Amino acid sequence: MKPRVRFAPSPTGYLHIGGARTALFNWLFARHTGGTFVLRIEDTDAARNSQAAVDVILNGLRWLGLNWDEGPLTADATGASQGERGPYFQSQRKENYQRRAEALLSRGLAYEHDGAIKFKMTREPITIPDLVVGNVVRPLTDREEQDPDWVLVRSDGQPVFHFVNVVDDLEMGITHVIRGEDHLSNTAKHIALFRAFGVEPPKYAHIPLILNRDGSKMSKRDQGASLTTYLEEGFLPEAVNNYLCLLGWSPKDNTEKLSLADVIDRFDLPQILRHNAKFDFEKLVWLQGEYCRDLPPERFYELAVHAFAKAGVDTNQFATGYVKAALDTCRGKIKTFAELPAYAGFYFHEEITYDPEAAPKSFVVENKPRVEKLLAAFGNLATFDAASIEAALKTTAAELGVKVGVLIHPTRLAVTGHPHGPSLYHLLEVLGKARAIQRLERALGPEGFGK
RNA sequence: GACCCUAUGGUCUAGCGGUUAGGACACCUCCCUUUCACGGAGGUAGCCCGGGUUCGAUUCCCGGUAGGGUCGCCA
Repeated sequence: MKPRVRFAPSPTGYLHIGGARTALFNWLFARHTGGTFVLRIEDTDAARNSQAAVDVILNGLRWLGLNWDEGPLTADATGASQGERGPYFQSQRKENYQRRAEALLSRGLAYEHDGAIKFKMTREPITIPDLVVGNVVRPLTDREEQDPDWVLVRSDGQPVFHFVNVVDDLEMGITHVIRGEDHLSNTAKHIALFRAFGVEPPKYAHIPLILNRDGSKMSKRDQGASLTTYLEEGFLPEAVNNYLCLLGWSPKDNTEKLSLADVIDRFDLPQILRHNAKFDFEKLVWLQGEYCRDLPPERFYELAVHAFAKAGVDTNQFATGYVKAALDTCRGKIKTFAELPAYAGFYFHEEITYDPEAAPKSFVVENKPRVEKLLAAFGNLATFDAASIEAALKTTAAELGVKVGVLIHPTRLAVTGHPHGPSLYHLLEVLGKARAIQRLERALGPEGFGK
C-alpha cells in the first residue's frame, strides 16, 4: 500500500516556518515513496478562521512548490477540492465527528459528563512506536492519574483537536503521521482512540522542533518565524526549501546545496535527527546568495523589479534596456532582493546622498583637482563604454602619478553615494556620459568637495 | 510537580568502540581585485558533567545537569 501523509495546519493567519518544514517533510516522504500528500485545514476554531488565513497557508505552500494531491483548491471551506476523501476542511466534517462520538458512546467507550463527551482513557502506559525516536513508553502523568479521561466533544458541541485529528486521519486513510515533536506525548491519546475505533494507528514520525537562536521556542512574533516574511523579502523558495531540509535532516555526505529533486531522491524518515535545531538566519542568507547568483536573467529581473516596486521605485518608468543593463551590474553582488533598492537605487533617482562616513575620506581637497582632471578626460570621450572609461581613468591616474583607487573612490561616491557597489566602469556606462558628468560636477561643488 | 524527548565548536551537522574528531555558516588573516561580492589559501573554536562496561570510550549503560515538549471543554 502506498503511503498517505497529510499536512494539517490550523488557519491562524500565518504559516510558521516550523509548520512549513513539517509540510516539506511530509511532501518529501510522499514524493520519495510515490505516496499521496493530503492537505487538510483544521478550521475548527470558527472565531479565528477566515479565508484570508487559509490563503496564507495555500499561498505559502504553493510558493514553496509543495503541491498537494488531495485537499482544497481554494480558501473557501465550501468550495472545490480534489480527492475522494473530503471534505478537507474540518468545519465541513461535523457529521463525521458526531457519528464517531455516538459510536464510542454506544459501545461504552465514552460517556457524558457535564454536557461534554469524555473518552475512557486506558490507565496503562502506552508504547508509541516512532520512526524517528524509537519506542517511547508514555505512562500517565500525576495529573492524569487523578482523571485519565479526556474530553472528546465540548459541552457546546465542538469536538476537540485530538478527536477530530484522529477521526480525520482514520477516515482519510493516513498511513504515516509526520509532525512536530510537540505532539509526541499526546500521541498516547491518539493511539488509544484509534484502538477504541478498532483500527491500528498509523505509523508515527515526530520531527524535532525549530528554535530561536537563544534556544527559546519560536513563536509568531520572533524574527523569521513567518514564512510570509521570506516570500515578501524576496527570498527564493529553492533557498528556503534547501535550508529547511538541512534543519533536522542530513544527506550525510557534507552536501549543502541540494535541489528538491535531489532531496526527494535521498530523503527518508530514519535519517531525521532527534534533537531540536536552532534557526540560523545567516546560513539561510548564504544559501539564498548561492541560488541568487545562479538565477536565470529573466527571473532575476522579475524579482528585482518587484523589490524596487516594493521600495516605491517604479522601474517601468525607465526604458527596458536601461533597467536590464542596470540590474545586470548587480547580478552576483547581492544575496537578497531586499537589499537591492539601497544597492542600486542610484540608477533610478538623481538625488545622490553621500555616505556620511565615506565622504570625509574621499572628498578631500587634494582629490578635487584629480577628479576635475578625470571629469575633463571623461568629457573628451567619444564613446562612453566600460573599456573607454577604464582606459581614461587609468591614463588619468598615471598622468597624476596616483593609484587608480585614488580616483575610483571619490568617483564612485560622487556617482552612487555609496562606498560600495557594482563595477564602477560598468555602472558609469549604464548611467551614461551626461549623467555621470553631471553627478561629478555636483560632487565638485559645495555639497561634495566644497564642504 | 509528574511524565516524555534531546545533548559534537557560536550555529547547522558527519561520526554508529581505536579518527591528527570531517564538512558548512559565521568570525579572523592573506591572495586575487576598481569597491563590494565571488573565488583561492590558511586560522581560532567542539565531543555537557560524573560513574561504570571495555585493552580502549565522542560512540554502549546508569546517574546528574541543561535545553525542549506534554499533562486544557487551545490547536
